[in-house]
Amino acid sequence: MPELPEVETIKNELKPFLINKRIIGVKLENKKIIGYPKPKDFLKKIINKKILNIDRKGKYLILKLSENYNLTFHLRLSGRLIYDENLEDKVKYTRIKFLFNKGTLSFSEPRLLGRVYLYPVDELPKSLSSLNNLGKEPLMPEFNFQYLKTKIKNRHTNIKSLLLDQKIACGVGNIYSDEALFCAKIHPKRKGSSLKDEEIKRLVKCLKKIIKIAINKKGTSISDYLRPDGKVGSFQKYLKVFRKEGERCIRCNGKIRRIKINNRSSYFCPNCQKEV
DNA sequence: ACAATATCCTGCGAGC
DNA sequence: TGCTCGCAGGATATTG
Repeated sequence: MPELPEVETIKNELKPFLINKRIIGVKLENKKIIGYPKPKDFLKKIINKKILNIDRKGKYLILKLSENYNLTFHLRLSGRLIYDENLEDKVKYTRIKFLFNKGTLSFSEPRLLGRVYLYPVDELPKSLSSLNNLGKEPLMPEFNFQYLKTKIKNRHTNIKSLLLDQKIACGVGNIYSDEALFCAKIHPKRKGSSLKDEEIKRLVKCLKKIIKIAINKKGTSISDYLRPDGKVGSFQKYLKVFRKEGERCIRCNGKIRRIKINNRSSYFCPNCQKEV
């Protein structure tokens, strides 16, 4: 599932191919993929816009277009953006395809939960209002002990869910929250308010460390994620707990467990990460 | 404001 | 081989 390191990789690797390309055509295969505006308007307004730059905000990828428009993608669980310099029609589950003078960009999304949005930069659609309410990203200097403590100290919810909250740890998803909690030796079910200062400090450090390495390794290709050229990332080689139920903990040889927290899988070592 | 739960969506792997 | 069943999970809506 694409989280911050995956979307960052996609941004970095698409950039050299997309900058200054003009969108001369669009092939819409499934209307559901368009989050805003209505498909008809989307197709009309996108034509002849030029890609000037690419940004990332949390898990959102934002193409800065000419005439002050943004083309924003969210890949959700299984979305992929594949760039092809030739014009071959080989990307499976392509829901929308952008055509340039040379090359194409395919938005593939088997589960159809991902979305693409087109809007003037100063007219953010309601369906994207969350873009204005994102918290700090782990790699920002402002993401420090004080910041995280303020966000979680009065929260009765478990720390795993708090880490997945984009208003708290923007860009973090299921993989990196589990890995960070393991690194910091914190049980995923611990209440936010129960964390000691030292634990919050460790968690901040671990999040920064893991996200940084994951970006260097070009993301985690464990389920659907691929880079824009179709290659895999390599952080899956460095996972310590995620999707390792029943395997041995590298720190204490304990048996890694999987539990459900708010209906999502959470992997941890019961011996290193105590609940009390 | 917070917390817990339901919903979206379809491919895929497990089990028989 | 072919069928059914339930899982995967980010963000948002809904309910309490």
